[in-house]
Amino acid sequence: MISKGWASSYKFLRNGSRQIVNFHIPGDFLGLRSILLRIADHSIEPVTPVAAAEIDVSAFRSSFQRSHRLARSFLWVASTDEAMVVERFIGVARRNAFDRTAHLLLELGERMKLVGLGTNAGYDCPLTQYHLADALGLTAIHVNRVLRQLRERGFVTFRNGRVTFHGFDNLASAVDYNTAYLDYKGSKIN
Amino acid sequence: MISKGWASSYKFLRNGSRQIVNFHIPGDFLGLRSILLRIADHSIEPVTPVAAAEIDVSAFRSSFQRSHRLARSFLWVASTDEAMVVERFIGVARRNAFDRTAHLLLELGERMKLVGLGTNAGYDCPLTQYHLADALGLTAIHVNRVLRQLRERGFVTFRNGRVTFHGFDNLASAVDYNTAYLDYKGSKIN
DNA sequence: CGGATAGTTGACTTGCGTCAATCCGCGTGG
DNA sequence: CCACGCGGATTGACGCAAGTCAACTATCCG
Repeated sequence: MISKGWASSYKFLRNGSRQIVNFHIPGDFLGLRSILLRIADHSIEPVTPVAAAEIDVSAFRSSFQRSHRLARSFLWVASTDEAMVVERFIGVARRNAFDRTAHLLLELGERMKLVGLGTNAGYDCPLTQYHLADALGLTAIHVNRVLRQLRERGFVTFRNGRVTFHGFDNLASAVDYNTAYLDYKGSKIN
Repeated sequence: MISKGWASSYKFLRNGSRQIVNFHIPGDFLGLRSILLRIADHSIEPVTPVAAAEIDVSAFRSSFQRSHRLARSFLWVASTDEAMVVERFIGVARRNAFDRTAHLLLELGERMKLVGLGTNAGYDCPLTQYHLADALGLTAIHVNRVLRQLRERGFVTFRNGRVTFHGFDNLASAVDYNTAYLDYKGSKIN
């Protein structure tokens, strides 16, 4: 479990390009599924130096047998991971570069808020434009153009490792961003 | 669990377009995750009339507590679902229309083989070009153009509800298709 | 001071979307 | 039995969002 710093999980294609599947911020578990199942279907790379807490796999597994409720909580976390991938998938397939970029910045903001590292005003973000490009299915050059637009249209500024929202809800409604899939309370789990 | 026919799981966007997240063929479980967790994050629609076997949720859940191994098998199935989404995600983000379409046809072929409904020669496929478009993040018109190319270049023919491969491995290597993520034996599960 | 790494900007190209016809097979109803 | 409508497939002309190529700048660091 990450306690400090950011990481990314990604996959390389034969043609040399890579696709970042998700970013991991403090509080996230790394490789939940792969640990449970002993499969590795993508690689992980730090974005910044990362401090992490190690969790003993067998203790982790056996805790599931003891507490059915705990098991479901973790299943829920794993499930959120998938929901984020689906969300990103849909974004890449059906939204233009502008909306897509905004969505990613909003989602990361949301998640940073959840762990107390951000507010509606903004958050510290160590990603480069290349990271964003690899996550969004764009080129770094185009990401740059989009970020400029986001700035000039008065929505977000991303500079010097800091994302600053000029009206979070404003942007959210402009690009039709819906946060439900990250919300534990919103789910019907009990 | 589907015993006959095809279905699709999809999501609508506010702008009216829809994205098909996955297709479900005979042998597939519908809504594994959502049943386990009682959340619904996408809708399901039949492609053809579907015959399905119903599985009692509580019996299903309690069987997990009795058999740890069974639980992991189902986790593996759920995990394969996610792997397919990731694969599709990467395809849309990083591959052109031609490769992407080929990948989908190959993946479906692979899956049909696994349940004994297809061979390397081909399989029956009830999807329309609109279905493909909604799954691939393309327009039906462009799907049509791509299918023509696939035909003219001697790779696959998709006509009258039948996909015919003119050399499965041929196409697979041409578009860099790798089947590992579907392969139970390939995983390190035990 | 040189050499990475990241960001920025402009000119040009291209893959895919959009719009608009046309065609075909099928079912339905007059 | 024919007319019609409809869903799906096909094709062409045209436009645009994003990619590519190519500089140039800024900053940090050894």
